[in-house]
Amino acid sequence: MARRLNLEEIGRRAGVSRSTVSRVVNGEPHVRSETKKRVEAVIAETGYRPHAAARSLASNNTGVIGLVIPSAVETLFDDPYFGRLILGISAATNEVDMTLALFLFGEEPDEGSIIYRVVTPGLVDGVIVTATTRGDPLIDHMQGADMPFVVIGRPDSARSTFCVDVDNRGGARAAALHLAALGRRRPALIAAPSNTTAGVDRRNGFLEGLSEVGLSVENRIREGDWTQGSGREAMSLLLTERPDAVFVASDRMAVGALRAISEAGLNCPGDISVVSFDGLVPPDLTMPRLTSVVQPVTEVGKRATRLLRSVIDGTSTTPEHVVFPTRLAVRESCGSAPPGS
Amino acid sequence: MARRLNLEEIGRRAGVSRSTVSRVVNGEPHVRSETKKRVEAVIAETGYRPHAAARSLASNNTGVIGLVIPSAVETLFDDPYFGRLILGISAATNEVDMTLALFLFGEEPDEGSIIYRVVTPGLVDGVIVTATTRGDPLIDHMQGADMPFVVIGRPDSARSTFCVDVDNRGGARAAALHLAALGRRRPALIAAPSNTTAGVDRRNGFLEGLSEVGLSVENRIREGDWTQGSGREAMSLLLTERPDAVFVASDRMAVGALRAISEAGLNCPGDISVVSFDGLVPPDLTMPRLTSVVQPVTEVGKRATRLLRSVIDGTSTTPEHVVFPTRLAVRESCGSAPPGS
DNA sequence: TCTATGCTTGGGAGCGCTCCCAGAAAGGGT
DNA sequence: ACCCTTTCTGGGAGCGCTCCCAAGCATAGA
Repeated sequence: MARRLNLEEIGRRAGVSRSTVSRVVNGEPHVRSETKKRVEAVIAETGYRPHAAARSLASNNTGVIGLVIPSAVETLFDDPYFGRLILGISAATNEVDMTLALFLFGEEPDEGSIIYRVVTPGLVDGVIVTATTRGDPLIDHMQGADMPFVVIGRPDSARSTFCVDVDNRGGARAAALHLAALGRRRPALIAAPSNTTAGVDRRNGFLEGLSEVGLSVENRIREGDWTQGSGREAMSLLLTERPDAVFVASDRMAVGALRAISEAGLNCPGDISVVSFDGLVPPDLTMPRLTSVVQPVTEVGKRATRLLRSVIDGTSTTPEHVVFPTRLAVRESCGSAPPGS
Repeated sequence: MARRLNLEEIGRRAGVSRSTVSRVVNGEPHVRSETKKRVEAVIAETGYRPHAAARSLASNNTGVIGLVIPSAVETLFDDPYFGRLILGISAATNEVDMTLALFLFGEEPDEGSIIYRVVTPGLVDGVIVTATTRGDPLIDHMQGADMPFVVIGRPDSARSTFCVDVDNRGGARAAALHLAALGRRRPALIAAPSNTTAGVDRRNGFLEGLSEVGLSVENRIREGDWTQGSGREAMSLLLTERPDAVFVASDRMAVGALRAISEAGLNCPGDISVVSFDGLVPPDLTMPRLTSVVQPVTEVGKRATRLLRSVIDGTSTTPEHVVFPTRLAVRESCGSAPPGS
């Protein structure tokens, strides 16, 4: 009675075979349109849905892609970054009717278990790895496994991977040039952790930009840990050096820096110009609104997904590095906002 | 040569049968410890991992649970809420070695495709639905499908579902009592959308609390749409009514409200006490720091996951409503912060 | 020594699907 | 009428696993 709905059963009810139903379900050709109609009617009426696992087993693909977000998740999720990334990836997977599986590594010391889960055959067709810390063993693990993957960010070691990154260096350089053009002469830097490639790239880009115009941070440099608190602390330490501008390597740290500036009784942008990186914090959240280097996170997610797809189905075979440009969004915190922006 | 690693192959190499290997892999008893060692050695050396799809097909469970976040995602992801929720759910799934699949509904009008994907047999063992809008058809769809599910929030219609919610009403009531205790006599309300049960509950809870102490909002009430911008607009409109306190139904709207207050040249908490709901915005982000009703989002996620597990394996059969208490975190924005908080 | 009991082990069946080949049916030209 | 091509349809085989039953093999008690 309550026999499970399967191809055979649908076929029985429509008076055709398993194979024919399969062809109809998959939109394959070579089915007489009359037959097709009959089968579709039965499917609609029964609410039949093909069994995903059976399909995966037989066809050797799952229609699922994994997103791996390793370590330090607790803190990272306060950042809109991952939300936006997930949004982009999800939009792209929805487009092609795939499903997104999320692998968040907790604090457990043995990343072992979850790493292995990621590369379990028959679970996902491929994974997107967000590995921005340098020397992350995860990348090596993935290289060893027989699982297509794409990295978001720039892995330091592996040149033989597909990856999608943003132009951290170029964006930071643009920030330097902008501050210089505003006439600032004592720039400071609140850098992101130097164990991340993004942190390194932003730092180098900024320093590079400065040196192009004959400026330098001298000892006006501190390293934060992405958090707002670290930005605040770094800024208050830097204030003793009397900088007239600061480039903060992330929005969140910049929010902290603004706070430190205001607590010190100084004015931004009057006394100090602030430029940040990310463009993820809603501008209206801060006062003054932050000038920042905007990175297209959602786009990165979409692109990574499409790239992974092409790796999975063999369209892309030679490692490829996609780099998205960044864009300086000028607002009030740098002191040069055009009236209507 | 490059034959696929499977139970049979591992068995061949270890000199045992498929079944024995299966028992070892699954930690089942009745395997001689010597045999077990030999098999484990082969597994370790080959890096064998069982094929997830095959396993699912044979055992009829997938080890994957789905999280469904419907509609309006674009805006919602600026909110830390979903990040925290995902964190909690992910922590709980990791604990029991399950995988989390994410279903984000985009803006496409035909939610059809993705709704159907969610209930595809053999994809996930069950789903957690975050459906807070009233009359959401998704709940009905789920009821019709043969798929275990748990709702986060309070669905208005369905009484016959498992759900996990927070005490929105009680929290809002506490906010009202607190403001009254501070001597405020002209309270205002910036409510959350009335097409969400959380919005309704918070509104009712606040009004209930006020009436208990003989106060009322009169016409000092506006409805926002969860966004910061809407909070700002609502607040600036309310200011013409000269309220001396306001309860804002979400952190994000409260941030907007603070901005409106400061833009009007008024002082918080001096002129107006502000209490918000959520406790998700890092306190240091705002000035003054927000007093808010804190909801344990991560806990809700964990609990929902565990509840779903018990529904899946049949431990829980009768619909159950779990309600988490909320807690008023007093900071400066209400004007009564204890010195050391 | 023989049988009862329990622990091990092997292999058949089957999960629901896809892939592929072969056979049936339907056309199209001579 | 014929044959040949093309379109359609059915069913075998197999994906890698779990579940279950039966057989092997000890050990122990009679």
